[in-house]
Amino acid sequence: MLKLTKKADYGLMALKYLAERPETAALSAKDIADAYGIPAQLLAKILQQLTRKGLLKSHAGMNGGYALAKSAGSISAYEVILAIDGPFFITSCTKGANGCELTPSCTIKEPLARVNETIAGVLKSISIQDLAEHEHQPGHAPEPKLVTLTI
Amino acid sequence: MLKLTKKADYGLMALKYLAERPETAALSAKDIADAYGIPAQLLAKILQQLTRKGLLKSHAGMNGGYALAKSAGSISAYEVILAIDGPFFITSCTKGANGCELTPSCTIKEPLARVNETIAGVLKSISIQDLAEHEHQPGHAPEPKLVTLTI
DNA sequence: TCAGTATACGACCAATTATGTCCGTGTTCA
DNA sequence: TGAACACGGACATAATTGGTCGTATACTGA
Repeated sequence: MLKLTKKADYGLMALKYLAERPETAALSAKDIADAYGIPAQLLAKILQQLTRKGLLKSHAGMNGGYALAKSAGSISAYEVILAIDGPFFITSCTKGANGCELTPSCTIKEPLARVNETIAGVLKSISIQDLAEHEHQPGHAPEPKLVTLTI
Repeated sequence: MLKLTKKADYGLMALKYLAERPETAALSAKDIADAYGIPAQLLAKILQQLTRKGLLKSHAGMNGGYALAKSAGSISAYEVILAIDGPFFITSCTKGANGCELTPSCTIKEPLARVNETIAGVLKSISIQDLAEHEHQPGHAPEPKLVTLTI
């Protein structure tokens, strides 16, 4: 239904939380989970995934936890969603590079692939920093971004 | 995982199929389902939904079937998806107009709502006719469309 | 060195959603 | 009247998601 999974949501929230606290060396999964009231064990697994993908650094032991592996500005929402939910395609026929094994007729796929690219582009253009910086007064200059869609 | 349901896919395929055959008065669900190799009863239900939403006209009885209620150019992919899958939001916290009952902290929601609008805009800008016309030689002039995203 | 705190990871279960089928009813036309 | 169709509810099945549990491992500081 074209929506993010809760896992992806949680992941974005956690990264945003980390981005807002650059001074702290590391935050444990439990700290972040408590701050948002989400299941700690679930969040831990998500953060582990992000660590494996290189978006976070982890540190075990006391005062350990997770920290951003890169600057908040260089992590895109796209990367996060990709790391957590795997590659997404708007069309459901996505076996291999040349999908639709059964129906040779899925002629709708190609135009929608363009849409897919556009959406991916939008998500790539949003960084964790963008999310973290959003706590501003309404008058703050927004940054318009342009996305082109070619059918 | 940010993808369309098969139902939405089927719906778009069926509308495209109808749009490509403006001469025929009506096509039965079975005809269309056979053309694409998809379950006829399932497609029938989808077409019924589209009929209720006013995107199709139906005609019972022999030689009955479905036909576009409007011109292919005036039906957007957005309308179709909306009719089939209901309102979609990229964020999972979508209770009422002011979501996130449990977590007063879902600060990520608002920026993503802009993304949501952008995606909706992209889908609104694509008509069934765009899908149907796509069967062209590669040299055919594409129509670039611009979408603005403001974080 | 040892206790405490934390990540790492696989297995598992529960809940939800997506997908598809069945069956009965009503409508239209030849 | 009967065949071909739409309409719609109930149901069944499959897939995905969301969440838990248990255990192993790693690091820290006293």
